[in-house]
Parts: sequence; C-alpha cells; structure tokens
Amino acid sequence: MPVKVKRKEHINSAARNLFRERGYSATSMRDIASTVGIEVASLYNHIDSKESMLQQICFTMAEKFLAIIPLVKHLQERPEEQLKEAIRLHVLVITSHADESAVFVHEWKHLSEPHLSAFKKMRNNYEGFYRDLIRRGEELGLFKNIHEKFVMMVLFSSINWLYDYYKPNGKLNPSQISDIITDIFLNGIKNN
Amino acid sequence: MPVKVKRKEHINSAARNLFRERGYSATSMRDIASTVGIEVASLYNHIDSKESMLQQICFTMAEKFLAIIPLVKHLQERPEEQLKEAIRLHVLVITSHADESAVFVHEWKHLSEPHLSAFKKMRNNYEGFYRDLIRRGEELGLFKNIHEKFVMMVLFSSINWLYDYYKPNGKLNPSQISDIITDIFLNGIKNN
DNA sequence: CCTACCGATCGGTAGG
DNA sequence: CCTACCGATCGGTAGG
Repeated sequence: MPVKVKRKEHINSAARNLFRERGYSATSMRDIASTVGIEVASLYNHIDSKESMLQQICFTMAEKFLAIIPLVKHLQERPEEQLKEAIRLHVLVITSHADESAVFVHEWKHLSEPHLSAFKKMRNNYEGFYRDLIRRGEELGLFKNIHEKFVMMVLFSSINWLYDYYKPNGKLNPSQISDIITDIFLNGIKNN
Repeated sequence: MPVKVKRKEHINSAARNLFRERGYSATSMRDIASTVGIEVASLYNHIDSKESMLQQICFTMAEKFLAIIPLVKHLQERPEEQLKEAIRLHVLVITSHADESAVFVHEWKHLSEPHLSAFKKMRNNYEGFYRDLIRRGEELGLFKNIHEKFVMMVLFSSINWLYDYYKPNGKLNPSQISDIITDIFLNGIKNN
C-alpha cells in the first residue's frame, strides 16, 4: 500500500476509534493528530474536515447495511427465514466493523444538512425493510400480532449494542451470537 | 414553589433536554442560557458547573434504578416473576423520566473522576442483580442455558431504548410496553 | 509535513 | 441577574 494511502487510513482509523470512545463532539482534531503522531495542520493534507470523516463512516456503514436487503430478498423464503438471514448478515457487519458501528449508531446526529436528512432516509429504508418482514410474518400468522414498529425497535436495540459486547477473541463468535439472538428473538415473537 | 427553586428547575430541565438532544459535549452553557432566557453568567447563581448538572442527572437516575432491587427481592418469588417485576419497574422509571434516561444511558462517559468510577460501580451493581436473576433461572432449569452476561445485555439493550420510543400520548402505555417486552423476552429465553 | 497563526467559541469569574 | 471580561481551546488556513 502506498505510504500516502496508509497514512490516510491511519488517520481515519484513529478518528473512528476516538469518535467511538469519546464521541464526535468531545474529540478534537488535536486528539486525532497526536494519536497519529503528526501536527494538526498536517491532517488536512489527507482529509477535508472533521465532519467529512464522520460522513464517511456513517454513509459507508449505511451502505453496508442496505446491501443486506437485496441479498435477503433474493432468497425468496418465508419471513422467518429471511429475518434469520438478515440478522445473521447484520451481526456480521457489526462484528467486523465495531468502531464504525458504534459511530453509526450514536454519532450520526452530528451530521449537518443535507447529510443529516440523507442519512435518516437511508436508515428509515433499512428499518422499513425489517418492519415489512415482521408485518408479513404477522399476516401469515407466524408471529404474534404486535405493533411492528415496536417489535422492529426491540430487534434493532438488541442487535445494535453488539459492537460493545463482541470481542474478536471472546467467548462467542459472530455466528454463535446471531444464533442466540435469532433464537431468543424469534422464539419471543413466534405465535405459540 | 419559590421563584428561585422554579428557575433552578427550569435550568435543569433545559439542560436535561439539550444533553439528550445534542449530547453533553455539543451543548454549551450559552445554549442552556438562551433556552431559559437569561445570560450565561446568571446560570451560575443557580448551578455550580456544567458537569454538576450531568452528575445530578446520572446519579439521580442510578439511584432510581438501584431502588428497584430491594423492592423485587422483597417479593421472594421465583426468578421469572422477579424478573417480570423488575422489568415493569425499570420501564416505569424510564417512561416517567425519558430525557434523564437518555442522558443516563449515553452521556455518563463524560463524567470526570472520581464520579466516573462511582457511576460505573453503581451500574455494575444494577447489572449484576439482573445477571444473578438470570443465572438462578438457568440453574432452576427455567431458562435456556446461555451465558448470562449475554442475556443480560440483550435485555438491557431492549429496555434502554424505550425512552426513544415512548410517547406519553402514544399507542402503548408503560404497562403495555412492559407486558410486551416481558412477553417477548421471557418467551425468548424460556426453556421450551 | 511543519511553523505560525486566525477568528470563533468554550466554561467560568469579578464585580456590581 | 447583567456587563464585561478571562485564558484555553476549537476547527481550520497560509505559506513554505
């Protein structure tokens, strides 16, 4: 990898990590510079601005999540199996990008317009996909009849904290994690 | 209520709300002052510092949550019923203090020492109570045998986002919310 | 990639 | 409760 690209990646990875640990607002460009080991001014040879780094993280992750939708739809199976597969892929994205996932979940509100609106739109699309799956499961009598938005929220909140739990060398690997989540969640909402 | 107390409460409520909406770091004392309708300097006749307001919120909420433990233990029932009651009370605290709950969940990391350590200790005690309940349920064969820390995390993450969902005039009241959460969660972890 | 520097804003204080 | 102000720090730029 060229030296310049490597340095840029170093800066972005420091930013990701600090944004996650301290939050976007509490992280200064000086923090990032000193983590990387260069002067603040030098950062700007590689990146455009503090917010541009936040944008990159949020939108890259949004795309990774949205890419799950066509993969799952392509399966053409029942809502239960589709949901299972969607959870499996979602967990894979989170566990393989823990820092970025934390920033995606918590720091998007610091985006400025028009990025903020664009981000919310993408997130709504993603959530809508799960709501539809849940609604279809309810209509087919597979799931209990609960307000889909509520069930969707329970699912997402159970899943979106995994970046905090997951450790690459921990007791559970991504596959075991999604199995357990799927087991608890699907048994929880299953009719009978 | 005396005028002075009323003004203080006004300041604290503005702070709670802004800390929740924008985050602690992104909220300035000038934001709080202008929401209340006074000058920044005047804030300091009522409060000690920006962090003192964060401390007040975090520790007041920690105490409200910890107060649930003796109430539940006093019941002397099976883990399943104790867990159900704990969830009911936890949801009540969150739904009746939505702003403070959001701050409690997300902004505690901006506490300085020794408050930060004290806060973490209280939170660990609270989480430990739920882990014990879950472990006892597993030992009695009532719950599936899953790593209790993981189950505890799923439970808390499902519950701690409720401040975002709950609207005082929304479709579900606190009692319905805890019924659904309990239903999904306990069926999810129940043995058969 | 650094030195030197910018205007803006930060939390907070003195003094009345 | 306000006017006036403090030193520190912010994101970012000019110029080499």
